[in-house]
Amino acid sequence: MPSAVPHRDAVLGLIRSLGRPVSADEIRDALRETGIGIATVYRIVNKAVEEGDLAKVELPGAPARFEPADLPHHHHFECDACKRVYDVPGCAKGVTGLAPEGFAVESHEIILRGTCRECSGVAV
Amino acid sequence: MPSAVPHRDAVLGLIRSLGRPVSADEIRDALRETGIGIATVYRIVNKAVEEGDLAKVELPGAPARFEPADLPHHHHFECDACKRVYDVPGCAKGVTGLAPEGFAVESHEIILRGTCRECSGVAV
DNA sequence: CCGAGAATGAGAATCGATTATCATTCTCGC
DNA sequence: GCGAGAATGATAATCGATTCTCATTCTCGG
Repeated sequence: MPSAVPHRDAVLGLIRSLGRPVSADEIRDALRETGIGIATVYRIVNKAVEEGDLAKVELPGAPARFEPADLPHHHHFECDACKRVYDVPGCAKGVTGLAPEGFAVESHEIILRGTCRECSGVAV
Repeated sequence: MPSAVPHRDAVLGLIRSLGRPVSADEIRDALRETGIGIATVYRIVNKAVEEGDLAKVELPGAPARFEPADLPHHHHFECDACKRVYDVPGCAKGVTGLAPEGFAVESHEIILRGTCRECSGVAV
């Protein structure tokens, strides 16, 4: 076990390799064999967010997810079946133009919901 | 005080008159003088949601809000300053087209954030 | 090999939102 | 005016997510 901070590397590596925002629970489960505790997962991702390495993705009614902070502008897709969240590249035109007169839009978020590719192909 | 269910009417009336999604706390505060309790507010809005009279609006990191269920398709604006949530009419084109191949989009949500009209006009 | 300081894990504690409990109050038909 | 049943409010309980605590373990320079 080389690395100076093995858990941190394992967590950030996992997040980068999955290519979608993952929750603390998902991280803990994926690294189950290392015996990592949920407190450590939170410690690592919180610090990484502070340091600008990770971005926190919050969706209604779901635990926070984490993804690399250097991704280009994108949005999210939440699967109704498996509850996983995926990145969707790009953005819709005219989004910020929707706001009524007098409202200053500083950021926006688009959340798509439905069935992901994996769940679509699987019979019940 | 006529009505058979005064609190229900007061709550639904308030929601309709404000024209924006309101949380249980906001409802209780607005109806403070009637002495309504938070439990009653939740009982009323939950039943109204079940009965199809209200829709629940959930935004990340905020308590659920409620608005009339019969509004046309629209989205929401959350003010960073006052935390109030407003309806924004209309929708952006091409939203559902963002999803990658194989993902079936069944609904979507757009959340704008920034400063609302009221907060924009007010100095710190 | 040794000790200081950082990191860890298990579980308790906390937090905000929501729901359950239960004694009291109110409504209405009679 | 009376009683059954619904509604209410205060508060305790719950829930899931997250953070805190603390004893233990690990890392490393010396």
